[in-house]
Amino acid sequence: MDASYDPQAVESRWYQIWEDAGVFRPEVNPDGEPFSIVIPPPNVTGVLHIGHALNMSIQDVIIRRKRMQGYAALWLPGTDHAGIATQNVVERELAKEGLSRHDLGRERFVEQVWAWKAKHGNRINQQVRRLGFSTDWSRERFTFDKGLSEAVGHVFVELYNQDLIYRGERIINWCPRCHTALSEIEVEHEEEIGELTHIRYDYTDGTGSVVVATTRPETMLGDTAVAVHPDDEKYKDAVGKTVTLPLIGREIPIVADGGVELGFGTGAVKVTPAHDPLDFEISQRHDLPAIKVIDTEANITRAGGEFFGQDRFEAREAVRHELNKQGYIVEVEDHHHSVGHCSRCGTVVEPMLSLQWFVKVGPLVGPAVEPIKDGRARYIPRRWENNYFRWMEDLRDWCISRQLWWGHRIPAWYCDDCDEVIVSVEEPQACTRCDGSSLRQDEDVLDTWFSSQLWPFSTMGWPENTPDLEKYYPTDALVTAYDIIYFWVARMIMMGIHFTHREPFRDIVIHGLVRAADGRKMSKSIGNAVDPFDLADEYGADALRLALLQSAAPGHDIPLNVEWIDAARRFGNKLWNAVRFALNHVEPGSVPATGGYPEDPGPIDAWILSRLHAVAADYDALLDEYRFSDAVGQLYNFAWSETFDWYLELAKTSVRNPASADATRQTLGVVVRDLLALFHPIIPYLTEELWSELVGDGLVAAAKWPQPPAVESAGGVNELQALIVWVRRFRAEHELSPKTQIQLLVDDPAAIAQPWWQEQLASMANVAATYEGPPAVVAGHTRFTSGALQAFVPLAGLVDVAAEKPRLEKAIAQTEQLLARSQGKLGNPNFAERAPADVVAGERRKVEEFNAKLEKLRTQLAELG
RNA sequence: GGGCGUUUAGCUCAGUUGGCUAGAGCGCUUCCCUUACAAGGAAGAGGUCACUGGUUCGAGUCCGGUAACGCCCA
Repeated sequence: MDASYDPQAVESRWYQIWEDAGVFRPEVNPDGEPFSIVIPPPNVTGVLHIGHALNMSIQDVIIRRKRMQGYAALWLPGTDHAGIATQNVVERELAKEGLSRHDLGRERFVEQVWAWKAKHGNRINQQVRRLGFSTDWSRERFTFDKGLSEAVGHVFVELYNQDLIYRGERIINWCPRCHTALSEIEVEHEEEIGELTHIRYDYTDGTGSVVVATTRPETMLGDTAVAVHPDDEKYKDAVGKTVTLPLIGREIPIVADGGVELGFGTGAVKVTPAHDPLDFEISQRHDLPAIKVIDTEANITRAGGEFFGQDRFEAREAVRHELNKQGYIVEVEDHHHSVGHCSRCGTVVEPMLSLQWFVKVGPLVGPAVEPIKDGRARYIPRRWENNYFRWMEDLRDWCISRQLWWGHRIPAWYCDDCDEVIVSVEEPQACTRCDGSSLRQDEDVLDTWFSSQLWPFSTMGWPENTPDLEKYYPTDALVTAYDIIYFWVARMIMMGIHFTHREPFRDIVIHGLVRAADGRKMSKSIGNAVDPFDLADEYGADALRLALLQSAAPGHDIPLNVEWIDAARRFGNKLWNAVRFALNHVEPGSVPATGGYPEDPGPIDAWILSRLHAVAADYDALLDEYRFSDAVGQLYNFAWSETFDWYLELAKTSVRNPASADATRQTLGVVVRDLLALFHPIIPYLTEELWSELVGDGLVAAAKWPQPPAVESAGGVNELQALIVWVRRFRAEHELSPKTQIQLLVDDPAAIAQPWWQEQLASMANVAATYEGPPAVVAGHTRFTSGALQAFVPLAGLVDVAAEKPRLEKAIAQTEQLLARSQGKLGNPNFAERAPADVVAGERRKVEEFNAKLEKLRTQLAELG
């Protein structure tokens, strides 16, 4: 083995071996209980970003551990066809050649996207492999592959037949750049400073006027009414009158409607039914016409008269200019308002009346809330449940049709002869009503999330009752960032319950977003995005994974610090060298893959084994609770601060002594081996490499999860450690060279100190210890005390006696403070009465301990003279 | 406007049934190239846990309020 660890060399070789061995298939544990996770499918044309790395690292920890625990553990991978995103990517490529999708036509364009997918879709899979994620590639799925598309068709038809999908004219959000309708949650609202323009509309009868205010003056071209609140005294007489719409000259009524916000602005609002959701509702109640004045290109329609053909923003200025010229503008004021943007391309969306397909969500909500309410499924952390409930409560119907070419075509056909709508999985040959044969399929495709929402069961073969569906559905855990709870998680629950009558997963593990080091969101445009593969190349995939998991406190965002990744890499080097050390003392390949704990461990061996047992148990408990950062922290500190810093050092002496060597060698082997196994889900590559060096039997990826036995530690090690630390500190504070041997006279009436300490003290602290009781003359010594145990150091020739004084004074002051605190507690009569007995007893013990210590320290100080 | 989150060492963050002499990584100081590792070891400095009021024998931890920052929804 090399003296240092080279991540690149280690990480290039194992994935293929794992795959060839089939260890990522649940079939490696044919008799195991099933445990399953489906991956949140990344966009097929995308690249993995650091958020994916976190998301998948968490899943890999879960699944690798379950696999090692003997479960038939399935982690199902795949990708999402990502309608708009993918279409945009391919369109951009075409644009480089000066082409638009319309130049190709639908069929050739879709072929082009498939070609793109074939070429680039594999990139994601390579990236998943690069980071070592243990997905079962034999079960890989794509939201647009045959089986999943059939599931989509099936679901659409079922929902349609159940009246849960309908087609209707509603106000939708239109993206003029993507040329498609969007759902509510695909619109991002941003606060912007705009101008609120107050416009005067004169009564047609010339008796006065009403003033309305708008941030979008161009929409006035499509006004078909003015509305006021029915309780608004100011407009009591105005209701029923008409006004003449400026510029257009249309006579439109003033109506009273409860939807108008009382006391906002002037109290009168213009009503543009074709371009505002609230106005549309008002128009429905008053039977008002809807006039479209903005088209799908965001240009003014012919209904806009002289403004026809102008872009909406140009028209905004032009309309205002014209209104001003004609004297209709009363006032223009600055105004903060939120403007919707397309979440895919950032273009300002246009609310627009449009004929689209919708999912009626009302009847689906209740059943989807129940499993969370009654605990059949849970969010981790729990607080996300409230967000989920609140969001579900005021969920509006979901616009699912998209005017794109890349996606599942809506399975609806229109009969040219009789206007019948035929919704069917299979393409109908003739009209079901008039038998006409002139049928046109709906041009639109479905929202990507319509297929994603079926992912937990469609990937397993649903609606067929396949063996996989039978065995692995419902899944056990879903791991995702909080930003797609609404897009994805909520809908999977709705559809899962509706179609399979089961909640699609039990534990919904919500993690945070990875942020840039400055705490801001990572984004390409800000230029602070970090590519996980650059990090993997520089520090290793293992280091990246370890760093992410160390930081992954439940549900919290993670600012990415390169220092952490570097520290994680250094940990890798430390582990590497710990194994090198172990291999100096145990034969390569001689450590069994499981078991092999010593029958008769020595004191240091029993100590580390007892710690290993305790830490492994804690680690397991924390992982069961999905507390990754706590779990990893435990193991990391045990490995470094206890095993490497103490046990390995103590072992150096122990293996030199024939009486203890065998047990220590054996212990060393199994402790390091168990560390490798316990760390394997976190840092799979390095542990596999080291396993091959140390164990040489099979793969750690397929090894048994360690269950170190409970070993009783006879004691003595902690006291020895305290003594060593005390000596080291004494040495450091007096600036004594490590080469200066220190004499130690041990006084041990309770027989705590053991013979083997002598060698350890010599090795760990360059101490020559004798066990012959306290010195005849105590003066001129300083001493260590721990309970009845005392150790004296003669100061003569070592340090100036006076120089030891400040040390003692400092120790006295500290102890006095602690004593005062404990006495304060005990001095409170309520404390003794009300605090639990063990807490009180503990406090009494402390007081005794501090008193004893103080007494000795004071004696010492006096002895120094 | 409503909801949620955050505020702990110089920096970035842990701290889940209230018992803490408050931890980690990085940074800093001193010493050490000791035969696993200088990508290391040893020792150390550094915190009135945002502020405020309360509950409690006891609060970083629970409750109320304030402030700053962030996110989501309208």
